[in-house]
Amino acid sequence: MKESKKDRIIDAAVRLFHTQGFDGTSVRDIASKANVNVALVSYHFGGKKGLYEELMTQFLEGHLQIMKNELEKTITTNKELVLSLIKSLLEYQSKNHFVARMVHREMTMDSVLVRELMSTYLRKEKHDLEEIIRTGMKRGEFRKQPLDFVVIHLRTMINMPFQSPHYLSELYQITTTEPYFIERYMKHIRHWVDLWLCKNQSEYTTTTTYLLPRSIS
Amino acid sequence: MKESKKDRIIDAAVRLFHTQGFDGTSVRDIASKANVNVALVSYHFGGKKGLYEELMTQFLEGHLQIMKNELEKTITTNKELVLSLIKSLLEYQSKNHFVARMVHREMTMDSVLVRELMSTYLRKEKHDLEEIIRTGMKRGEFRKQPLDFVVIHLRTMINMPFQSPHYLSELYQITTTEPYFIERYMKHIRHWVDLWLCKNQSEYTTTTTYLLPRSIS
Amino acid sequence: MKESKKDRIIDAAVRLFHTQGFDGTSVRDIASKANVNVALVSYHFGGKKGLYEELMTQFLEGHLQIMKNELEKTITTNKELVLSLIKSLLEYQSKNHFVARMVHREMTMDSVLVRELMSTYLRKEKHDLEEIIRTGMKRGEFRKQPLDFVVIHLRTMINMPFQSPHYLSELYQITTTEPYFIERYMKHIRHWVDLWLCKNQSEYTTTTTYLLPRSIS
Amino acid sequence: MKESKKDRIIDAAVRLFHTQGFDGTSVRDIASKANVNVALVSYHFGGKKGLYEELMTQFLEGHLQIMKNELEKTITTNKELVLSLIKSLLEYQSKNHFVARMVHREMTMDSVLVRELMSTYLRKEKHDLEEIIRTGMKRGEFRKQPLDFVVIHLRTMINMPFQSPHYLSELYQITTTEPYFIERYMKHIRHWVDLWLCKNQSEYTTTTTYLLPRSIS
DNA sequence: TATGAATGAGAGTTCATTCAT
DNA sequence: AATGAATGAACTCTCATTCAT
Repeated sequence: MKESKKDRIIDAAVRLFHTQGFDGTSVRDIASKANVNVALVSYHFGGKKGLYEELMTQFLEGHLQIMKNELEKTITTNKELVLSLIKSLLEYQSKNHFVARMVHREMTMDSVLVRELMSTYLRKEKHDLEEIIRTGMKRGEFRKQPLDFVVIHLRTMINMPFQSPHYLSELYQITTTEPYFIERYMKHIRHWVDLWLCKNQSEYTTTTTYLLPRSIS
Repeated sequence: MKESKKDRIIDAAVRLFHTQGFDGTSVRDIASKANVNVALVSYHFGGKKGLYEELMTQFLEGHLQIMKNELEKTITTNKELVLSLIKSLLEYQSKNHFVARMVHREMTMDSVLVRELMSTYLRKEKHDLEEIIRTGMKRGEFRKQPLDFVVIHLRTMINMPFQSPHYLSELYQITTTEPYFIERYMKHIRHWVDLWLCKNQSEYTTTTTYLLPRSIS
Repeated sequence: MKESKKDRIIDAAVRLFHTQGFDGTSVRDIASKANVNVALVSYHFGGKKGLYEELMTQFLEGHLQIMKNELEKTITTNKELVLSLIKSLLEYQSKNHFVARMVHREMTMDSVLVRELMSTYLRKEKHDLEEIIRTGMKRGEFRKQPLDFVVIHLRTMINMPFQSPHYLSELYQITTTEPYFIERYMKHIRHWVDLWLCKNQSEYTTTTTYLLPRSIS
Repeated sequence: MKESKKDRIIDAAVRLFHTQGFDGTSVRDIASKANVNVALVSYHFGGKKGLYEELMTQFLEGHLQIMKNELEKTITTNKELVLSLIKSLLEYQSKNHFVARMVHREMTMDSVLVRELMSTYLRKEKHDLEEIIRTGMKRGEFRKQPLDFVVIHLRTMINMPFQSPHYLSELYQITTTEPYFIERYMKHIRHWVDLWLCKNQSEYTTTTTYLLPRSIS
């Protein structure tokens, strides 16, 4: 069975929004890339804005769902919980990296939509992250630190690869979509969690200054 | 002496680009906010795009200049150098936070302009950052770690407040422009440098979980 | 059935281009004369230039078609062929005199478009005209003369009424569109062909110095 | 002494108007080609239109002056008069071929300016031409023919090279400005005058079918 | 005489959306 | 569900001209 026209629109839109932004993408661009009639966008999604918002909310709902699933796991330590959560969120964003990038960029705008999404989705995310950290501190697993910057730092670590993928690929030839990227990045994350969140001393087991040989040249 | 019309255009443009993005801002918006004739934008800057690029390159050149100045300082340790550099870059971005945000957002786009700016400015920045870290490692000041992710992490720490200012203000009521923000953030940075870059153990002196009382509520 | 909006645009454009030239005619002029929305010009013709070129090529293709039809006729003498060809081309231009004038004027410009049309259409026309004249000379029907200027002269005779219609109407009250104009002009042409192309001596049968009495005043 | 700025403007304008037409040429084009300030056009000529009209009237006044001079010559025959007149007008147009072309094209427009120039200059020209022909007919030098088309034909012969120079150069490699063009064209004209205007039989002395060997290929 | 800044008008084109089919 | 035609609004940019200097 062929992909439905509605899906074709979504695929085209995701790619174009991700590359050129919302205002930089025209409905005709989308329609012609999806090889469908222009009017179909309005028909199926109630307009360009509706399509855009649908993409955003779908992504953010999936994001929250991931967090919910992780939090419901029975886990031994909060450190394990954090690491598992980070990994899952990285994988989710990697799988939907076009939309991820689109969402991260949109979140830097000052619009009604953004404020709504902030309240609806990111407030919940923030709450969950705080809860994990706070509990870890109480249990003595995590170092006592000001909660706000810790959460922000944590969130930054999770999103960074998808917020600046162009920087990574252009200057370091790191593509966030290649199979082993998450594995590599998790190594860095694990180290960071050990040193920064927890009280433990930890060292990289490898002695190379670059993880990837080719980047050395 | 009154502000020239050219400057008025720049001021208006910075604010509008920062809020709505390039494509979301019309030349008429800028002209009417600056209270000048629409045609003046084309006259002085050769069009909307020319104005935009001028803002970007001016900012990035200032950015590189800051780095150059810092690197020429005679400093005792590389740790001091890194901290001083971070502080200066934070102050620079804070002073030009509208443009900073604009630049960071643009850098997530896939455009010819971005690739040019990457090669021209960010490559230089990357080179300098790598040099500092590498030297610090050689001297035994910094922990041996893969260079690529360390630099990226460092850069992320420097830019984060201006890359996601909306998140900070909306969810944590942290405004990056308030007088004491840099001081607060530098506390976090210093701690991070101690633990993460250097081998030292270091603890926050305060025991509060939030730096800012009002954020607790 | 009413005239389609596309056709209304064409009609309006032909009249306006003919009167004011390409650059002197605005898309809004055309649209308002055709009583359609401005955007329709871009929609149907891909812009003002596209509309213009379509008009030109349509006319020139018709022109070539006329010549092709004439050349395929079985004719007794080359003189008959020339006369029949001239008459058909005059009638074609008379029927499309607005476009004809537009094309003749455009052909005096130095543009890429003109050079393309020259190579594509006029080169073919030139070849056919040369062929007719050359064959007539070989057969002894036509006087031996330098081919280049003869062809140019012939072509000038065919186009003159539509290249300077304003001069004719303003100074001689001759309108190229009135029913009997071609008949009158062909009388002149026939005489010219006899004397100039062929070796025959020929006299006007009429003794009046003006063909049209009213022009005498 | 260097060329004055006013003259530089005229030179630039002539070239640009000739190439792109009035509406296709902007004041900024002219100013930048002449390497002067834009405002100078308005200052010296009272605007673009004023400059244009000055060029036109200057040319047409020179044209009339040529005719006046020729008519005042004491000449033996009207045939000699016609030939001398044609030659002088060809030389005048050749010397000012940019303006000539500009004027011929403008004369195909429907504008107030054109109607004014028609009444002012071309009416006089028409009158003179008619006078010459009519007198020649009375004297029995010229064949009796309808006066209107004869004058129109004569005028067409005089202007043709400058009305369709692009056709000549593009398809026949004939440049109207090359030194011997007028000589060559006058040969054609003389033949035409003999056969067409006068009653004489006349043959080309040369037997080549092309005047210019290179055009044969 | 000459200029750079500035302007209002209008240029061509693209926009997202609507509607009859 | 899908489409081509059509629209009004808005877009960026260029236009010829003016004006203070």
